[in-house]
Amino acid sequence: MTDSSKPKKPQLIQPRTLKGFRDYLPETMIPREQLIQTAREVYRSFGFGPIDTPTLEYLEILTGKGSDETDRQLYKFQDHGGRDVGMRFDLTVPLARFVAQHINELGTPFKRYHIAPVWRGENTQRGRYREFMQCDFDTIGTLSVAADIETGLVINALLSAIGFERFKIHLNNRQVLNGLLQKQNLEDQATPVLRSLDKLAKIGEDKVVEEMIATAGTTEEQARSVLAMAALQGSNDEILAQLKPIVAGNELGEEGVARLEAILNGLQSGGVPEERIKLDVSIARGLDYYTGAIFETFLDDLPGIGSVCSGGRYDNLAELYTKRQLPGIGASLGLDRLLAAMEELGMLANVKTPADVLVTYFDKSALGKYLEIAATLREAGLKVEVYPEAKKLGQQLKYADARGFGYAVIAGEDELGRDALQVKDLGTGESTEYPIASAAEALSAIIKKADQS
RNA sequence: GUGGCUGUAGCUCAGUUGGUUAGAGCGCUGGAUUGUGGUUCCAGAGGCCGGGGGUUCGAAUCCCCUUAGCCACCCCA
Repeated sequence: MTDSSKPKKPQLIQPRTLKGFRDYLPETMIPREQLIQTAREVYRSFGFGPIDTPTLEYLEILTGKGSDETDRQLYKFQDHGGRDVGMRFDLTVPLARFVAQHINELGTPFKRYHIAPVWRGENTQRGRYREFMQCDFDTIGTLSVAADIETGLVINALLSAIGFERFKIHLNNRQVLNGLLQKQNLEDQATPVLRSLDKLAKIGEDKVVEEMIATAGTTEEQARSVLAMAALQGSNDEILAQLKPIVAGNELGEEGVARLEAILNGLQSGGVPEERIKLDVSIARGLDYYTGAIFETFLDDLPGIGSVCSGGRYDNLAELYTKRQLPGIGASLGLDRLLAAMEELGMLANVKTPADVLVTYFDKSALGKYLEIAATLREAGLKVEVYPEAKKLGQQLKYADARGFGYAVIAGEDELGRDALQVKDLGTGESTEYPIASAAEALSAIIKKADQS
């Protein structure tokens, strides 16, 4: 064989996605959109309003605080006008800029939710991508404990609406931690101390002590006293009772404990079952900017997946952009984690179509009739697909089955001849014949009933 | 960013001490006497063995580089 006899293959471009970026097929997108829709409805039911901000911000907005870590993870470049820009890496920094810019139009308290993708150029790991969705809700401009309570209520409502019953919202207050640190004269080393403390569950007590001594320069005694508090066990009331003497004499700590008590009472009044709330003095969250209440939420059936909804209170959201003091509190739903959990717990139906009903294209000469039937069904609120080819009925049903349709409408010459159609329940295999005129009503009643159960 | 493991069909994986035309299951497409899916049977399509370089008469197999994924660390505003 000579080279010249070979037909030249056209040079194909390998279809691929960037590292850390994903395509979503309908079967993953359907539960994803559903989850987002649920979150949206819950946020709205508490009066949070939707906002959006640009993907790109001036680099200086994003790097404001400017740690090396930020720099490493940030996607940044120069736009065509030579401006230094970056892609948002979370929704909190854009929110800070947003409220600083618009607070006079918005007024306080300002409650918003923001569901949007963010980008971080960090190394990928399971469940960690370079492009991912955040679902934040925050209340800006009030210090009231009512806002702290509401954050817990929203978390409870969110998880309930998604379909979870067994979960625990872990609650803590940075004021308590900071109060203790003040008593121990460790307030200047708060960040490294808390960062170490946050690893307690992961690396164990002795390692944490070691790390505190090494990175925060504490004495062993100081480290042990911090840990002793974090190790408090018992019911929420018992922990509160134990905390009181520990922070006694320190204003910040006392206030923190009082606030925790108020939050617990408020959550109870708001209807959160007691077993879903757990006072957990050990959670600190590695984040510097939290100053008050802290929330983390774990699924009882899948604790290993980590917190699926976390947040807390911060003193001054927008200090980099405005002189106005804007305290706030909020939390963020871990969309990807939740979906992974739901998948693992078998909570997701394996469906590749959003439609309820497939109208089969059976009698080749009756396309108009099928389109008419489909239109009527849609008018009754159903999601309906008409099969586009007059293939064998068996193949069309196979298609309907593979995609996860619940029902198929079958109408050949016989049925159409008597102005009827057959509705086949693809779950049970049973068929029922209805007059065309009343089929829409009957089907939508059936589907509504099936959705509820 | 550091270290370890892995890349063979759309997916999950076989593939002998290096040896002819690289296989299976699932999935996909079509068929099994003209109106009924999920089970079964038959057939078909689909692979530069992740990419590049090297060793060799000969490489999916051995070596180097690169890229992607997984795991751990770091970090997580």
